[in-house]
Amino acid sequence: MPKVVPEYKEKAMRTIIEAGAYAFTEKGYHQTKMDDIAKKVGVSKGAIYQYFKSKEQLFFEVIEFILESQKDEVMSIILSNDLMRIASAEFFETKIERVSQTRAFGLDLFIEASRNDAFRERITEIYQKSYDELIEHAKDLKKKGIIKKNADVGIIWRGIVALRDGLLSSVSFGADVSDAKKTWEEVTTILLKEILVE
Amino acid sequence: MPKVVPEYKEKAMRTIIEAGAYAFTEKGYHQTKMDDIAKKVGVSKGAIYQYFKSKEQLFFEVIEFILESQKDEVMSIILSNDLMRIASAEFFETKIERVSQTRAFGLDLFIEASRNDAFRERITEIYQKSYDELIEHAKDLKKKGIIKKNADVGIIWRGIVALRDGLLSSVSFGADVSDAKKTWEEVTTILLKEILVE
Amino acid sequence: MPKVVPEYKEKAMRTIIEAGAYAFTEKGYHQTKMDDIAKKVGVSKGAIYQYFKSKEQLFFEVIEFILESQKDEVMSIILSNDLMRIASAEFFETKIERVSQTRAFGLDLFIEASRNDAFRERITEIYQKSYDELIEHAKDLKKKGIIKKNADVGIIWRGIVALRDGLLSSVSFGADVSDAKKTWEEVTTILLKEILVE
Amino acid sequence: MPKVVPEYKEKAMRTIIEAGAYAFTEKGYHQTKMDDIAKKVGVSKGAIYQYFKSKEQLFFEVIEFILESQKDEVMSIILSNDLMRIASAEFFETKIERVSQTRAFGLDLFIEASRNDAFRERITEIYQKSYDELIEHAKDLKKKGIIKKNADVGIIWRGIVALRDGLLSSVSFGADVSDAKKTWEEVTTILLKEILVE
DNA sequence: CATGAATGAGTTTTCATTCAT
DNA sequence: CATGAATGAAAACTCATTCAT
Repeated sequence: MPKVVPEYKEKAMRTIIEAGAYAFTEKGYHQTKMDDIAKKVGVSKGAIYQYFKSKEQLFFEVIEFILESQKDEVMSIILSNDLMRIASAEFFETKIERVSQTRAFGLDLFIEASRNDAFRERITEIYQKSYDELIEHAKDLKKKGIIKKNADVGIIWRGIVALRDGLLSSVSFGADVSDAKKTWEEVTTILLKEILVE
Repeated sequence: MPKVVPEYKEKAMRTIIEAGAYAFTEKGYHQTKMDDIAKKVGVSKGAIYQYFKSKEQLFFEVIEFILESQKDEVMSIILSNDLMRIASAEFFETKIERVSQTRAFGLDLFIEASRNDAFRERITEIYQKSYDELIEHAKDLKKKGIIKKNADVGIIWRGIVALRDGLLSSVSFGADVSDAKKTWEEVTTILLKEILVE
Repeated sequence: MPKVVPEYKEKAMRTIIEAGAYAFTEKGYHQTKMDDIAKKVGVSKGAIYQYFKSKEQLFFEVIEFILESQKDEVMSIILSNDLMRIASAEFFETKIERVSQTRAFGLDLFIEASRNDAFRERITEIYQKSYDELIEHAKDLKKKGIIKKNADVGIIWRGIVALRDGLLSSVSFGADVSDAKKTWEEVTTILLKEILVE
Repeated sequence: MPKVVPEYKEKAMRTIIEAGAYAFTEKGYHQTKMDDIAKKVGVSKGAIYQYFKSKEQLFFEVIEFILESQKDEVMSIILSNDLMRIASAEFFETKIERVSQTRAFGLDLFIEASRNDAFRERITEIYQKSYDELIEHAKDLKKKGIIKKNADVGIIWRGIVALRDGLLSSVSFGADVSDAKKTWEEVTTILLKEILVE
């Protein structure tokens, strides 16, 4: 493809962001050198500066990219009518896998990002949006008789999300994976039973 | 105190470690400059190097210090006979407070540390020890009829710990504190009911 | 030359090593600052680190470079069929010149290097190789009737080398150059007569 | 001994100089830290500054001390009537021993010192004085018929001194000690024969 | 006087960013 | 546009020297 067409630029940015996501996730912001990213993309450092003003800007684009991916994932859980599927080892496994590969599953990226006010807001916003969609969807499930009419779905949802984050972080600190999985299965089962009919 | 007495050295180290704990927790490892710590202690950079060989060594001593503090705290929960007290907003508040002060409650420190094998082991060891003491203590509570005979205390414990970590991290990413507190109260209540008699 | 061609890198390294050789030889390892070398090359400190990992590594490359140069020089003496030429003021002068320029003719560099085991071995190895080639060459000269059949060439060679080093160091400590030259002429003449026929 | 008496001060200085001589000789000027010397003497760093204005001043006093010792040694050789004793392995051995212990037998100290003009002069002066005394003494030996009337004693002397320095430095760079000894024996014998009657 | 904790100037080293080729 | 050599500002670390105790 001729390099001058505008599509090229977008493709190039995407490539760099993905390489950046990988590098940042693996090593954290400060451990990752511009050279690392450049090498991963297969271009020179200078080329990156053609597309991104600075390391920091690239970092924020990477965060945005990761948030965007996670958002979709979170949504798919919410909108699944088979809530109990959440309480399965398989479900947790897809997350665990990422953790095992990346050590810190990007948690430190979020910590890094959380020092930036704009990003705190962005993260909060995404969580809030998920939450709102959940609540909306829950109304439907209540009507359908799947969820108890008086169940506080929001609380349970927050609990499950926190449980996920806590367990994943424990794994990245060296906890036994099968312990984490079992905990996930059991605890989510308890929590979901609390809101599901029957 | 005269500086020549041997106790002085230990006191000085402790002072530096505490200042380091504060600085590292607030800004993370890389953002924290030796000068920051020195200024916080009120000495010159050089003075710190009299007590710690390098920034990294100081960092590890800080981690050790934090782990040690947390260990005691975790134990006090375990050994409390009034388990339901855990499921209180007040209990969670003591943790939250630290989070609000320190932004990321040291989670990123642990991520940093988790890239060091020795530390991963140390963290795992501390968790394991807490876990073992809990199980031991649970036998007692089962005998006394406080906990159900067939309850899987370990799983519930792991769930609560993960919940705590997940909620605290959500707060540090900007989640609403009162939401977190409420989630803590409700979810721990559900989980503890699962194992408590009555 | 365009900087992107691969030869450039090698040329740059060579330039730095030569500047380093000059600076280290003149001032010794510790007195020489990276800035001195950078200034001599006409670049910034940072540039040097693109080619050499550390000051120490550069130092070792410099030593290697000097050893390599000296090796060639030593060989040329050995392989000259006119051994008596060694016993000339002119021959010694070429060495003296270097000394006058460089104060300590790199002797302190070798002392510095001699604290490193790898380098002690390297130096010994080079000397040994020269020695071996000499002995081999001497066999030829004996056959040709230039050197006495029963002469202990090795001893005389070692004596001459030691004399050279001792005289050069005396000059660098302030001894009179013409005294050193005369000593060289007379003493090498005595020693060479010992092994030459006639 | 009460510390206030003036003899104490002198004794203390001497103790420090000797420890300094040992430390400097072993590690060179820059590798030797004031702390090393203080520890060797068994006092605090501060105490050294009571007696010596600076590290550099102490260094120069150490050099002076070493020069003074060597001067005596050199003299004893000159004034010995049995010149052939010089050409013995035993004679060389006393020097070798010091080298083996100290790696660089202070040569680097002299190089360090040689960057200081006052010291260059001091060293030259000591050598000159030895030289003069030798020449004077040689007149006597010529009269006694021990040395050839027309022998250039000065040249031979300079040759022997250079040989000594060169051989010792070769040993400190890793040369075989017995090779050096043999070279010493043979070469000095050749040179002394040149001036001795018979 | 002796001590050794503290100082701070001086060095090495790192790395995001720039810019000549 | 791409390259990667060079920059230079920023940090970590060292150690002779000082000075309060």
